[in-house]
Amino acid sequence: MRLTPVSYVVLGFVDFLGEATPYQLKKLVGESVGNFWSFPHAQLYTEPERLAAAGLLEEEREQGGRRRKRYRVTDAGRRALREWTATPHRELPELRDTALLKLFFGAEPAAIAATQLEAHRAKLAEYEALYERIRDMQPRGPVLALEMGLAYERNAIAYWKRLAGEEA
Amino acid sequence: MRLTPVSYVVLGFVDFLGEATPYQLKKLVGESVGNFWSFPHAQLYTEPERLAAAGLLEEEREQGGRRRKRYRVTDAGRRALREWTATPHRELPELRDTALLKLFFGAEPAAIAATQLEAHRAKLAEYEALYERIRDMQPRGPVLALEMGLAYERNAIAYWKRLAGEEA
DNA sequence: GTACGCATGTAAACGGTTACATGATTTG
DNA sequence: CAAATCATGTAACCGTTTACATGCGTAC
Repeated sequence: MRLTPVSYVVLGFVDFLGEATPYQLKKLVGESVGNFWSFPHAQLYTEPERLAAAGLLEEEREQGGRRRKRYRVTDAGRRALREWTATPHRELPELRDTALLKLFFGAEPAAIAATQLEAHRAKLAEYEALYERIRDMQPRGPVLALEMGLAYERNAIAYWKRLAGEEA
Repeated sequence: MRLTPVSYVVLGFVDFLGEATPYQLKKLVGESVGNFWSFPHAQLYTEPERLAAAGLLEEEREQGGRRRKRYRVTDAGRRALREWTATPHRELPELRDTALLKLFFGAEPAAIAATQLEAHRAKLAEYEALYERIRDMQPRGPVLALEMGLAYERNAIAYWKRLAGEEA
């Protein structure tokens, strides 16, 4: 089985929590990584299963009550995670921005820009608020990632602002 | 059938070319939109088929020789495309940057930054060269999209440079 | 004329998404 | 205690990707 980015998100969070149910993962993902890499909750049920089948997670099913599934990382899982983070990454991300595609194919710039600008501004505000809350947090990874988010949003805003024809 | 961004890329390019074979699409995509939204060539064979089934493209098969498939946009297709570009877009793109994920999950910043920096710089150089060639082109859509690419790369470079510990 | 690379296409596997379903809590 | 919402899970579909396969030019 091939490990995907989603695999590492799950692996990373289960490792971070020590022990986790899919729902805990869902919540945690939602308020963190989900901002720049989201996926539906169903995947947080299927992915741990795949990882368990591969021996990277250990699955334990609650008896009685909700019969929740509870996962923890195996040694092999921890090794896989460490190896992944330790490997430098040469590939570049793609933009995959549908608004940009529309622009590419002839959409009226000002029209696209207006709504995008609004949406990006809202996102930036959200990030700024979040940043205030976590800026001194340990570990630093999430904070650094959020800093990219901030920079990205500011850049996007500057871009769309220009296309929207707003004054500087 | 649901139309995906890929659908519109195909629709848009077939419309632009008037008439196109999958291979022409592949080439065109590769040097343009492929920079920020790529997909394997196989999809440029299956997607036109889907669109033809939906009545948005017209398929014509060459007799003799390579028996190429040749597509052109139908009126319904053109309508769908216009409608799509004319609809403002509220959704935000996600970053989906694997390097950033690694950082999030504890990778050593300087290590990740070094290779990312190099890769982003190469990409920027490529964009700059491309920009020189097309900056005055009509239609403007591709040029505008490329300008976002330039801004995005410059922003990424600034970010990774800081993490790499390089001097300003 | 043979080798290599460009051109062209199909099939199968798999991940990701959508949809469906229902049990447990909380709140009014 | 009813209604709404949170929590939990499975199944099926479908787009994307990977892999396989082969024909056609062109250059040495």
